[in-house]
Amino acid sequence: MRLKLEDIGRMAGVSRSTVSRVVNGEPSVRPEVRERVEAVIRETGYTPNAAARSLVSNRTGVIGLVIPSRVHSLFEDPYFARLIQGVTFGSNRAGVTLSLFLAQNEDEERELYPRVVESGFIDGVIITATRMGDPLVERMTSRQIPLVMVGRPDLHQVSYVDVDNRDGARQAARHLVDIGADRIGVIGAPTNTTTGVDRLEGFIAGLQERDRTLDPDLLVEGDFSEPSGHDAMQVLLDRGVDAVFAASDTMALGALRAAHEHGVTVPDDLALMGFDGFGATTTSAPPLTTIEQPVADTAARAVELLLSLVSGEVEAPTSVVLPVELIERTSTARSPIRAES
Amino acid sequence: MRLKLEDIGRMAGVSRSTVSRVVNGEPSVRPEVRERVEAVIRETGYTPNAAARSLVSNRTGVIGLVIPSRVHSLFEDPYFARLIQGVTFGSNRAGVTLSLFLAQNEDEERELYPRVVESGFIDGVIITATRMGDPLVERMTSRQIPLVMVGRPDLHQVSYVDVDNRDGARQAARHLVDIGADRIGVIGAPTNTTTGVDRLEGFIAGLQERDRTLDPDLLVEGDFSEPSGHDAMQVLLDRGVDAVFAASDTMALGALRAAHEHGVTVPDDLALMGFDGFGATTTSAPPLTTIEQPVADTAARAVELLLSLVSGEVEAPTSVVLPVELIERTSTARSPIRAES
DNA sequence: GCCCGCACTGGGAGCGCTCCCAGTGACGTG
DNA sequence: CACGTCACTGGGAGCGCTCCCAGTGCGGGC
Repeated sequence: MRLKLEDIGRMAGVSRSTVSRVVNGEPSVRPEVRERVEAVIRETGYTPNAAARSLVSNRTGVIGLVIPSRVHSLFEDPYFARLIQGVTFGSNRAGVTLSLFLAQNEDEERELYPRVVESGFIDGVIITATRMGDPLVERMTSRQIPLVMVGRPDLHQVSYVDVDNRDGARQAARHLVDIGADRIGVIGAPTNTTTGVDRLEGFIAGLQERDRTLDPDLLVEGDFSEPSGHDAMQVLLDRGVDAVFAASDTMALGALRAAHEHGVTVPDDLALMGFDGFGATTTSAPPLTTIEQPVADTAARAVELLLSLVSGEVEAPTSVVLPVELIERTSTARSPIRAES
Repeated sequence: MRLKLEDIGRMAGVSRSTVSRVVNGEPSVRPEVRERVEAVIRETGYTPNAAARSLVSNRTGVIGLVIPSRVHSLFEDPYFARLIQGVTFGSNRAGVTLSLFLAQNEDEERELYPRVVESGFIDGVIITATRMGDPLVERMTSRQIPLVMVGRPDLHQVSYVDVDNRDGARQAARHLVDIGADRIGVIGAPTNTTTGVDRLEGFIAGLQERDRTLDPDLLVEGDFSEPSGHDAMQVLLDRGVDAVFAASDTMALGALRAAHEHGVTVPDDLALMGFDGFGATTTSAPPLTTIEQPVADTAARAVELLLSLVSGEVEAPTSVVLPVELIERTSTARSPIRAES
């Protein structure tokens, strides 16, 4: 049978209330009493009943991570694995439990999330990878539940943690110009995501800083997947490019594969770079230049922010934007133009 | 303010109890009353308080997925992403919530899991990727909580779902012999996992069925990671092989990379195959022959089994073993030996 | 020596639900 | 017509905890 506060109290010769105080670390317990109670707890391996606790405290110590249905085909993108891992570690550090919500389709999404969110099972949610105008965000914000988005929201006044996608893409553009690239192609991320928009706008801004513009014919939109990068690259190779910025590493790897298939050598014939900073870009042939974003840190900050929203320390909306870093590798080591000059 | 049963009852002109019966779908409610109550619930968007419910029912509707600390460096292996996805979908279908437990190290593991498991927050757990003799399994089984392992356990009498690793590796061995391979190398999975043991034993059994044996010099153990496959392949190429079985696709991709670096052409100079059936093996150059395992199905079955353990329909230990399938692709299309003959 | 205040402790109330038992009224049977 | 039966409904009890208020005992100040 499971022990309860009352039992521990009886065994330690104190009352329920005193045991509760010890368990919750309240100071108003005489040291010797505290010690006696703690000894009993240790011996018996007592753990408070979470349901009873949260019934009265209205806190569950559980946070939810919601990833919308459209992402599932993209789940092989290492980004999500890393994000989930980061959120988990952040939760562990804070002593809260993580629940994961993925839906297979819109219907399941519509039914699943509100039910869980309203049942009071969760203290707050982190939402990621929504598309712009996603009704999910609307539904979530209409509840009183604290919420943090990973990635900049488009319309809603919600708290979020994001990386500086604009700045990263700006750096990328300047880098490609600086190594001597002339016809610069872009494999964009979906423009129905703020990430896609920010990376594209940043890239254009970076080109402008070097008095260049983006040729609309050399912009092809991908969907973050490897095959979409591959297909986009085929288009760009047909149109003629000497440098390509892929808005994600996964797409960059697809682009690299297409280049190989076409007998195009990177970086000699073509400079190529990605965005994200995943491990696979270090072992590709050649290793890819990329913009490294701090995924684990992003996740950790999202958890922290959410918990301070839950506890009321911070008011929504609050946002955090983390810096990214250009990592130069072989794939942009020699520019074709510079090689000529 | 959140509504409670009492409020709904008042609004519908019935008692708390009747509303409870409606919510729980009990038959003993007059249809017209039921309808009235359901109408009020729909209008108000009432959802029962999960904490109160589980306080009395001793069920939370939450299951845990535990992945031990040693896996984290391997988290980029698509296997875990797919498993998590599968478990999530299985949970959705069953109407339960999934909580995820990953620890960063042994200490965190020791502290995290028992606390959560004992708090009564969870109806049951799925554990995966334990190593043999893992104390985690011991700790988990010592609790009363229902438990299902993904992957065959080594010592404990616990329920599990696994794929037929032995049979898959047997098929692999026979395939490589049948295409005419002579010096067959193996990049093994860690032999402190039952998966590693089963795939190795199965491979040896397959060779024996073709009157072959495994040359101990041609067996190199990897750790499931891409770099470990790469390094193992370098060793095998030095020792001379004309076919290699890698016990995971990720390692096979690393092996392929090493082959490229050494100017070894697959499949002309060397037949290469993996195990898992991940997407990346279809886009590699060349696409890899592999043993496809049903990860999503494994996960779904694990959830099902766990829930029937929780409800008491099934007694532990119960096990499920799912079949795997050999998928032939270009990487073993022409054997070097057969090409000669 | 008395009283007040302080530090600590105990127990009642109640969180929102489920379970169970005791109604209540309609209907059928002897 | 009395009574038993059945279908349905209402409310008390209690799940294990936290919160709060009312003690209790001790020390210090007057």
